[in-house]
Amino acid sequence: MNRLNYHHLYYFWRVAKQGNLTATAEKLAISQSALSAQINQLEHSIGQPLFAREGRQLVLTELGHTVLNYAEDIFQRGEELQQLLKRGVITLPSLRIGMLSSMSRNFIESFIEPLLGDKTHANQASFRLLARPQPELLDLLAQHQIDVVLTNREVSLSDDIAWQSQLLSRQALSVIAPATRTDLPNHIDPAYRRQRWVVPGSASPLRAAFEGFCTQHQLEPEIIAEVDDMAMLRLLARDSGALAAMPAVVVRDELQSGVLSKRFDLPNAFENFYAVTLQRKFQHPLLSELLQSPMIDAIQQATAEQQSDAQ
Amino acid sequence: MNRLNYHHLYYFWRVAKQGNLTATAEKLAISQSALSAQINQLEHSIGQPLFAREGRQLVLTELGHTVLNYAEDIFQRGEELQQLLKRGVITLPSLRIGMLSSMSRNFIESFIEPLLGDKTHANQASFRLLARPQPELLDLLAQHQIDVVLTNREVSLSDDIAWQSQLLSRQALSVIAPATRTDLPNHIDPAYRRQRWVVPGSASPLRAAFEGFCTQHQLEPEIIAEVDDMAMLRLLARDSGALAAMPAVVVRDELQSGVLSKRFDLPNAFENFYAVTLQRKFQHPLLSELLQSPMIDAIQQATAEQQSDAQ
DNA sequence: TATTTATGTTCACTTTTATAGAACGATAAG
DNA sequence: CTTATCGTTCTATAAAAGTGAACATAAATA
Repeated sequence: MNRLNYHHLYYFWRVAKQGNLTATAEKLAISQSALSAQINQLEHSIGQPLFAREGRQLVLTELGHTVLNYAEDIFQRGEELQQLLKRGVITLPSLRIGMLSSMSRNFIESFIEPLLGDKTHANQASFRLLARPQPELLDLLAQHQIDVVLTNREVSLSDDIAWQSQLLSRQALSVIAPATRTDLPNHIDPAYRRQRWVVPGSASPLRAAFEGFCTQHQLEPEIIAEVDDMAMLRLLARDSGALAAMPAVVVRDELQSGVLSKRFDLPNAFENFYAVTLQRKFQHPLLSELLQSPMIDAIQQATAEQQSDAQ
Repeated sequence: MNRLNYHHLYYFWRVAKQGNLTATAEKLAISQSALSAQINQLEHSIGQPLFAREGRQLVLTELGHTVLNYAEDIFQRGEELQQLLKRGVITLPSLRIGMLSSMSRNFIESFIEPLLGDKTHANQASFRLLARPQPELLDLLAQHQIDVVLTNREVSLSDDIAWQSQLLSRQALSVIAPATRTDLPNHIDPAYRRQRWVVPGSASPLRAAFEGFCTQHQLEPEIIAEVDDMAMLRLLARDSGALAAMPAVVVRDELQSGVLSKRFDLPNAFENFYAVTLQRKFQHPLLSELLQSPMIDAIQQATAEQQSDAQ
């Protein structure tokens, strides 16, 4: 390798991001043959393949992933420079947040809260929110299409991608009831024996915790709905008249307004909230801010206390 | 501007760093005419000059400085990538620290202390220390030849370069005497009236503070040496038998070993220590670490207390 | 299974871009 | 006033990037 050819690296960046040569060639307004040749030259000068040719697909090798990470830093900064040269001011690209569709909207809101209030950033940056299933989110993250994934499901360690998973918060699983139900005390009681419930879907660890609780206290719940999506669960808790097992944050507003009330927490049942990012040197500045925000610290501290309380 | 040509930008980077076209052309092993043409193309595509042609000299315009900052981020990261591709591991480039020749070596040492002890970085990065006069240091900084300047002289705000100056510490100006001088008490006293002194050079604000103190208490010091360099001052304080006015940190070791002893601090006389950097988005990771290190926080906290004590 | 479509590679050829070298201009140094 | 230094400009040439058709192969579809 004589010297890194940034022209080639740029093409590699575009292709790796898109994951497809033909479409990238079209975007770049050059022929796919030219693009193919340039990328071959890059690989040749490096001496190792960046893409594995699997069928008619180009998939990044491990080295390819590494190089892509560098290319991201290099050309994102380059794009910033171009913007500056065009417009004369630097405007941050918007922070792209991916969320699991089933997550609590209130939690998301409290996470992005610093972006909402902060007048400093108001006019220079915004954010975009995507709700998707977990595998798709991780794909998007791997392709640098989003900056962070907010999820309540642990990420399984992948073989060739370095995820970075940060625990943001642990929320206790609470028993929520309509405020009108004065027959139900704030602790476990025979009154809970036969009730109608709305509960998280059976895939969720929260559901398992709920079932364990029922067995332990010999409850015979009538499950009228099991729902994956926390926003949906919230609506049902509010409108069905049934009891609900869910993290209290989901129905924060209803608790505050007095429509619903929290009776007690289930012991040793928590929902975890994670922020998953790629291990990168230069994160989006707003993201760094969010992940270090005092709110997060507070949550984590409270979480730590909760944990030690529980022990 | 169609699209930023990274090839051109790379050449610009090299030339801007070197400050000279001919020498850069030689390093790049191309003719100066070619280099000149490429840079002209870059300027043309941007639509504004990056260099002002002053005589036969190329000096960066304000825009040039801005672009250079971006180019630094881009190509430093690129060089890292090249290194990775060559050697298979990432080794951080060494942190380049510039210090004013006249500064206290002990202060410098305590500043870089985290780099010395930390086993985490021990084998992956080192640092380089340069002692130079202030103007040269700032030049080197502007040319990205060093990462940070440690100085006790305030930087005057330049017209076209964005310095970032961080106060690291304020050290009181102390009266230091040989431990053997039992005739001198730990407070201002007629005994100090006629003594032999070694003091900072007349350019220093510390010297002015010392002179003011003498006037105020009607001292008639016999100045046997005035010295700019703190390391030299230390030696004289130790070996001349005279009294010395200097920050205590300069003779930390001698105070500890009991050769010298500190008598009292001069009121409202401080030496300030600054870390001067360029306003850059991506600093050297080790530098960020140093500037945020708990030691610095401690110093600044102590400094704040000192200040409020003094008021 | 045969056929079509989508995708990447290879090759011969053309266009664009980068470079060398000589001539030129301007400026600082002696 | 002369000379050495440094950047610019110009033309010819070399190097590179790009095109388009032919080819290979794997999915998708009939």
